[in-house]
Amino acid sequence: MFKRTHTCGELRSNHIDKTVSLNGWIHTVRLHGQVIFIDIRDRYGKTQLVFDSEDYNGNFEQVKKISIEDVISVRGNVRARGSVNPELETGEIEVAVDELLILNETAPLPFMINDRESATEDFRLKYRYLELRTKELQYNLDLRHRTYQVVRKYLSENKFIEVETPVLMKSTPEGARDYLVPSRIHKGRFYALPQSPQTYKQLLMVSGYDRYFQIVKCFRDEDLRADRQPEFTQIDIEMSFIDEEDIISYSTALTRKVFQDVINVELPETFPRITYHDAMNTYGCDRPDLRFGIELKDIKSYTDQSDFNAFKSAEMVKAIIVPGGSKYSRKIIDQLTDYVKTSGAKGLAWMKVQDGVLTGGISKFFVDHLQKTMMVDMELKDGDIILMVGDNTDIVHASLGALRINVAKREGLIIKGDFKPVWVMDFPMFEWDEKAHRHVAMHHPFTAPNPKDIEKLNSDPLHVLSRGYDIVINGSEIGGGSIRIHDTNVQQQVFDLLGINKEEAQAKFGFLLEALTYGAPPHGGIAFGLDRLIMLLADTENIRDVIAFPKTTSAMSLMDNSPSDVSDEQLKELGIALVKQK
RNA sequence: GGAAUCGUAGUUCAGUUGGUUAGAACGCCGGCCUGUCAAGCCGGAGGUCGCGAGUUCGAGUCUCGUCGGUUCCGCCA
Repeated sequence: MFKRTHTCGELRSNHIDKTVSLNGWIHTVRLHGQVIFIDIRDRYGKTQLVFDSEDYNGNFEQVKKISIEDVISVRGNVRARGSVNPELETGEIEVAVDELLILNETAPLPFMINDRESATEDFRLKYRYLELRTKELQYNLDLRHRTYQVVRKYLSENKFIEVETPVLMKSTPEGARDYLVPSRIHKGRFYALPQSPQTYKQLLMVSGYDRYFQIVKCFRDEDLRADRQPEFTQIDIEMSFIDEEDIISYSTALTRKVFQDVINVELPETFPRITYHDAMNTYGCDRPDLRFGIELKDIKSYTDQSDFNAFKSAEMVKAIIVPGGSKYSRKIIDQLTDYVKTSGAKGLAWMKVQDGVLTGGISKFFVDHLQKTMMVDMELKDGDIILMVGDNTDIVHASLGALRINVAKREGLIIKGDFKPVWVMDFPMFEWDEKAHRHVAMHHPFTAPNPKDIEKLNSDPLHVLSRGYDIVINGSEIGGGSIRIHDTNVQQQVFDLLGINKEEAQAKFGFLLEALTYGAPPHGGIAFGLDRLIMLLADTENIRDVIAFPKTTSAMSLMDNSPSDVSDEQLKELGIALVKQK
C-alpha cells in the first residue's frame, strides 16, 4: 500500500504537478480501450484517475480487470483536466497513475452502492456495511457526529459535567417493558437495561453534581415505528436549584446552537409555548406540527341544530377545513375516510363550499340559515372542504389530528427547511387507565405536581397539572422533562395514587426515596431524543437513516441475525430453562 | 395483539379474464473502442416466481396457511 498523501476529496488545481498517493474504493470505471478513467472514492469525495496505455508502465491488462468497489492504492501525478467536471469538487484535476496496487478485489455486489434506491430495505439492512458507503448515510452519520460535538461543547462550557451511569440496572415497574439481562452469579435474578438513566441522574443531584449531562443509549422493549427503535440515544440533562424557566432557557439555547452550528439554520430566540389542553383541542395532538394551520374546530353546536342525527349522540364533533379541498374526488374522500378509520373513527363526514353554499356530503341536513351562520363563523371560502368526525374526545382528536397532517402533506403545505419549535406545557399528572383500572403517570412517577394543585392530589388527581414540559419541532417530540419531586412525602403520595403500595415502593424505589431524605436539592431536567433531532437535521422521516446499524420493524438485525438462539450450556450457566411455545 | 401493503434473474421492476419457451433495465461474463465522467457499441450466461398446502386438465396469476420487509392502530412512564 502507498500511504495516502491526500484524501479523494482533497486535490485542487493548486496541487497540479505534485506526486500524490490515494487510497479508496472504485466508484466507476470508464474503459475506452487504450485509456481508462476511474473515479476513486472515500468518504471525503471522489477523484478521477487516468491510465493511459502509452504512459502507464504497469500491467495495463490488470487495470482493465478492475471493477466497481475494489479497494486500490495508487501513486501518480496531479494534472489539469482537458475538460473540467463541474459536478465534482475535484473536477479541475485528475491523477495520471504511475503505480497501482489492488488491495482487495470485491466479490460481485448484492446491490449498487452509488444508488440507495437500487435495493429494497431488507436487502440493504442485511448488507448495512455496504449501504453505509452511500453518500446519504455518510452525510447523516457526519451530522450525528457534529451534533455530539456541539452538544458536548455547549454543555461543558456551561459547567455541565458528563457522567456515565450503569447500563446494568434494576428493573422498574411503570413505563415501557424492560430488556432483561440474567445474572449468572445470582441465578434467577435479572438486571434491566435502562429505559432512561432517570433515577441515576436524580441521585447525582442529591450527590451535588448540580449540572449533569450524558449522551446515552436507552432501551425499551416495545413495538417499533418509523421514528422508534428499541435502542436509541438520549441527550440526558439534569440540574439542581432551578425551575422550569432555567431548563427551558438552556434547552432552547442548546437546540438553537445545534441547528445553527450543524445545518446553519437560525431558530427563533425563544420558542412559543402551548398548553397540553390547547394543543389537544386545536391540533388533536400533544406534539403539534405548527408549520401549517388547519386547526380543529368544535362544530357540535352546529351539527346539533342540523338534521344529521348521527352526530347528535357524539360526545364531541370537530372539523378541519382544507383550503382548496373541494377538488377532492369521491375516491380521495374514500381514501381519507379509510385513513381516519385507522384511528378509530367510524367515518368521515364532509361538505364542500361552492358558489357561496355548502354542497355534497351531509350538506342537505343543514338548512340555509344554519349554513350561512357556519359560513360566517368559520370563515368558509369557495373551494374549501369541511371534514368532520363525531365520536368520543380521544377518537375525534386522534383521527382529525392525524388527518390534518395527511391533508397538509397532500396539499403541499409543508415547506422544506421550515422548522417550528414549540414548548408544550401544563401536562396532567395522571391519566386513567381503563384496562388496569388505576391512575398512570403521564410523564413518569418522579414528576412534580404544580404547587397550585397539590391539595387536589387526593381529591381530584386527574385535574392536577404537572411541572413537565416537552419540546416539539415540526410535530416530532424531540425532548421532554420535568421538575422532579424532591420531597419524600410527596413522592410517597404519588406512588400511592399510582397504586404502588408502601412495600412495593420500598422494594422498587426505596433507594431513591431514602436518598430524597438526605438533603435533596430541588432539581429537574430534560432528555432529548438524539435520533429524532438528527432526523430533523437530516430531513428524513425514518430513524433508520440516522442510526449506523438499525433494527427492522420486528426488532431484528438482518445483518447478524439477532436475536438468536444460545447454547444449552449458556442457559444452564444462567439457570434459565426455556418454555416450549405452542 | 390487530390492520394495510409488498415478496418474480445478482438488483429494481413488468407479466393480460388462470393457458405455448416467464420479459425489460441495471449489474455480471466475453469482445470492440485514446478523453470519458450514469461513457458507448456488439454478444452471452443468469429463474424452485419467499415457503407449504389446496382448487383446477393447467397456477407467477385464484384460496388458505406460514415466513420476511414496510407503514399504521394498540403499546412506547
